[in-house]
Amino acid sequence: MLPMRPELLKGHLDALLLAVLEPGPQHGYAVIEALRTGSDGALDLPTGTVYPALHRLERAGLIASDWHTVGGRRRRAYHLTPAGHAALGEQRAVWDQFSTAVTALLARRPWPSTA
Amino acid sequence: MLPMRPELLKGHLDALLLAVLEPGPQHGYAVIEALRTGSDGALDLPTGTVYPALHRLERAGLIASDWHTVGGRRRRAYHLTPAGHAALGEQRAVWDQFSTAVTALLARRPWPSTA
DNA sequence: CCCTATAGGTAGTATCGCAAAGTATTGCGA
DNA sequence: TCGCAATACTTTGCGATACTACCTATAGGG
Repeated sequence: MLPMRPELLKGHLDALLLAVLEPGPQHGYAVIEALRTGSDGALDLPTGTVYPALHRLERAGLIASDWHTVGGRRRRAYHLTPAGHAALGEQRAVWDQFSTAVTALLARRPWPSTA
Repeated sequence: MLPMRPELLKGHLDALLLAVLEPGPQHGYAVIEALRTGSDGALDLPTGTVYPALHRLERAGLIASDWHTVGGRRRRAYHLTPAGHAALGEQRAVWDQFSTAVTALLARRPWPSTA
């Protein structure tokens, strides 16, 4: 599996984080694992990417957090706010449109096909 | 059609430009139109995005250009180099992997589905 | 004569994912 | 018991790059 160029994520990370949190509250570390396993290993994001992104989403009011202590370890569990649910819906639509457009353009092959 | 957030393109623009140039030489302005029409209007990129990107690709040796004059207007026609063809192949693979991963993660719905 | 479309260009800004480093705790193995 | 891995969170600073805004120039239609 080729290492994915970093910049590819730009602008799509928020949608992924919201999607991971949609089924229920998760703490940061678990989010990272969910992204890795849910993408078959393709998205193995460093903590320096995910934690600041979660802070950003919280500042934006799309997620909220509560501190817990489990087995002596402090955990911060994030969950979607109503605004976050709404944003996720929009982001899915945006992704559909974007990925459809890119896929269509990349699929264009030299042979004139139907011409 | 919602205006697409700028950062979404990050890292994917090069692949799109290479794909547009694959069938044959195009000048910058035509590339912009190809992106717009080929994406059903979803990708309407400003010249300040496309021209510098083309310069970048040329510096990187993935495309090359020749100047022409057509009807009194100076045009710079770009075409893929062998390295550009190879890069396009890799970029398509990267896009497939990336879009598959993102689509899978965004498709996850709360309902347990097969559980 | 101006305005639009065509065709190209640059400078500066802002965003944001990442690398790197740090703090703590638990628990395992040597 | 000492050290190390895994768990869990945080922050600073950097680099890459798409965009805004602006500029030049020609052809052609109103």
